[in-house]
Amino acid sequence: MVDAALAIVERDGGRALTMRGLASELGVTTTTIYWHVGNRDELVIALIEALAARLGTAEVVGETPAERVTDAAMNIWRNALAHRNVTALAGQVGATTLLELPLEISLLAELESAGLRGARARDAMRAILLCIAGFLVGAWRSDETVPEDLTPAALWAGVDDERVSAESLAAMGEPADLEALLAATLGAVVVGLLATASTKATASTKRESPDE
Amino acid sequence: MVDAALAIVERDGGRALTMRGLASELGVTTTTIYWHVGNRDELVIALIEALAARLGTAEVVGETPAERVTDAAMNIWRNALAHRNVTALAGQVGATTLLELPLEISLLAELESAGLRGARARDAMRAILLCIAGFLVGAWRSDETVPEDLTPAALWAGVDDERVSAESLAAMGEPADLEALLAATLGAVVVGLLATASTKATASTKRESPDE
DNA sequence: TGCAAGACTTGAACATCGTCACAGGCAAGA
DNA sequence: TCTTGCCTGTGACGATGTTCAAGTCTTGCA
Repeated sequence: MVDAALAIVERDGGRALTMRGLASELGVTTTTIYWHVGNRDELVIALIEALAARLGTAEVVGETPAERVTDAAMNIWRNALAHRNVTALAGQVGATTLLELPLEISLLAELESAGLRGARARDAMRAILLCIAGFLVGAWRSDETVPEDLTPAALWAGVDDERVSAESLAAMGEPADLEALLAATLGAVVVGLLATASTKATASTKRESPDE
Repeated sequence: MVDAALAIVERDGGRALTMRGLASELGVTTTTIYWHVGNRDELVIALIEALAARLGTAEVVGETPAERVTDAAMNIWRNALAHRNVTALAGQVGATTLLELPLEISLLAELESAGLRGARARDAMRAILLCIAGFLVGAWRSDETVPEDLTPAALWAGVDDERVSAESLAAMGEPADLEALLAATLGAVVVGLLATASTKATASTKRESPDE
């Protein structure tokens, strides 16, 4: 039953997961679903747990610590893209950690290998994960209900501002390769975070208590 | 009428914007709304446009180009936080650019002042905006319907893995200062992007065509 | 002033969604 | 045979977006 729900979500998206639809696909009525798995929210949670259980952790490659951290992060990105519908659904209910906890653990392990620990490792985790979340939003934005003439490309085409060059405005047309852009961005973030670990003096270290 | 809808969204969130609710708040029936502004989607778009129209562009401060770029980016962040409900609603329908186009233009202008132009300025814009989007997701995640024992903190508390230290696991409890973390992250990203502009040899420059 | 055309509003409905109370069926044990 | 526990079906409630046919009101023209 949870498998059927998972199949529906992976095929048609989380919005297509309706109790009546799932029931008719299983040849039963909605009450049966409520008897077995309860709420729709609980069904979604069970569905995410089912996918998480069957998902193995990917191997991290790379030579330098920075490379390995970046690769562990890109594993999360690739996994989210591979199961985009479930990931989007998990994001809507705030259960992304539930879905990709093993991958996040791998990332944390690589961060520790790179020399980050405690609060700094946590901050690095959060920064990397949030960057990935943002790029996922960008990757999914393409199939949203954009009202044709309000798409970013159309808006940028109508801009006439003396502060920006026409060359750059024209470039805002078609989306770039998000995967490569994310890799480059994460590389910069990781370098910055690791530098913070050694120099130990940036804007974000204000929260260090003296007993550390 | 659009103003009333905007007030509802800013007060109670985008999900509270229902046609019947807006109608009863105005003392009319739903059909009247349909006659005036049409669809619910069109109403949302009109609402976003109304807010965008009354929103002025903020001033960018900073001495070095990197500082000014980061500050222009943080302006977008601060604006999104100040109107979180409308921004979240705009994000759901894919109209964030419509809401914050002036601020994005300012960011693009600062990027050009920093030496980026054309496709590279566009990639830098996208990277920065997507990072901000991710941090916004993180900032809004707190008020989602998390099922108590499936919150990230609870999940991390149950992790027992030899690859990570207990110190780091314990640190995954309470969220860090997202504003400071974003500032640090953007700083690293901007440094990386500007370095890309000078050295001109990274992973993301593969897409340069010879006629540029 | 009378009247028609348009602007606006309304009531009632349709379809869909999550959810649940209630009544049935069906097999196993007493 | 009857009771008990598990499972299923019927039908409803309330909420949502949306639309249709009809009503009311204003406005301009003869």
